[in-house]
Amino acid sequence: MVKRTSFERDGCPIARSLDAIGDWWSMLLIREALIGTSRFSEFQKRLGLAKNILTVRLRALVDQGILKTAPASDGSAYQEYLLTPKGRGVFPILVALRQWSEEFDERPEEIATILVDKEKGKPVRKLELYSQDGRPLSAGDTALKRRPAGKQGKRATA
Amino acid sequence: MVKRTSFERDGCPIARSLDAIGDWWSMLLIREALIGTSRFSEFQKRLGLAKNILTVRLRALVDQGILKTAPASDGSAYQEYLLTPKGRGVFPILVALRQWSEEFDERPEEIATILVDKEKGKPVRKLELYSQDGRPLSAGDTALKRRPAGKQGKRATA
DNA sequence: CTCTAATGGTTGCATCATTAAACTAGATTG
DNA sequence: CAATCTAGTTTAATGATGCAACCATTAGAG
Repeated sequence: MVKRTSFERDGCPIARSLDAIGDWWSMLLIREALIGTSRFSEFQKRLGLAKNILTVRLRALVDQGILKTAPASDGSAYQEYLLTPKGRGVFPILVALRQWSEEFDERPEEIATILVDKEKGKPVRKLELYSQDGRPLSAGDTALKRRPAGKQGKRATA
Repeated sequence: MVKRTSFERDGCPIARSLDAIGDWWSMLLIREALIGTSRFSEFQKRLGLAKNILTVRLRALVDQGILKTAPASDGSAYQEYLLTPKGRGVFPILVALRQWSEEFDERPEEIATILVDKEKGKPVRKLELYSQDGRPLSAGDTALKRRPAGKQGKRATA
């Protein structure tokens, strides 16, 4: 992570997410993990990143509770990296990234894969945002409200 | 030109999106732009990044068709940075990032803002993924299929 | 018309993250 | 018990990032 400007203490939840998984490799590691990749060498081969970086990233993801290490599973005495619920919770973010690419990429014909639902094998719908009473919302239909101040007196940026 | 390992030529749409907006500042700049920030100095004050970095990021976003510059609008002879449709298309990604933070952050009480729908002022629903016939899908209910080879050519806007 | 402040950048330099590659060391295979 | 696989650590070179200082333009005051 190149930055010294950490957003941990920022009140913006987007910044906080980016602080956790907003670097180039973490998202791809989680993507791989969702596909089923679980071993150090597998991640390294599939993503082609340097091993020292992979070490650091995996450890960071484990520290953050996004991945967990399991002692073994397929016979060998090595360990596996498995997604936690928090890690699986990244799925919608990845879907959103994918769909943005599908919709706006300049060369969509280069996109190699399609996300389908397993049961029917058909492409999934586009993610949509709804109000509590079920109206579809675009960016312009939303606003940011200050969180009702709880007991915390923590600082927060607008 | 953010990194040496570029994913431009990668077939994974997630990698392609990350290649375009996956750096720490771009997402936050788009977030600000969605809120209404449009001036160089405004971005700089609100995000607190160095001006040279801001220059590079804004130019990159303009080059990618995410932002566009407008000559003026509020009297002053300077330019504004406005979102294109491609830029506004990032909204669901930001919502997904926000909601991940809201759901899994270790100190959710530090989150300062809530995304509400303008009309009712109530929090929005969680983004959900649906199959074409309307069933909600989790990560495990989906699979990746190879894109139907070449013949397809370009996909239209739909 | 000059002085000054604000806006919108550009240029240089130091730092730190990233990379590839070499090296370690235990596990597994043969 | 030699070769190879796994999961790292260490190292040096590279270059992207961040900070500060420096230009250029515009606006306002006098």
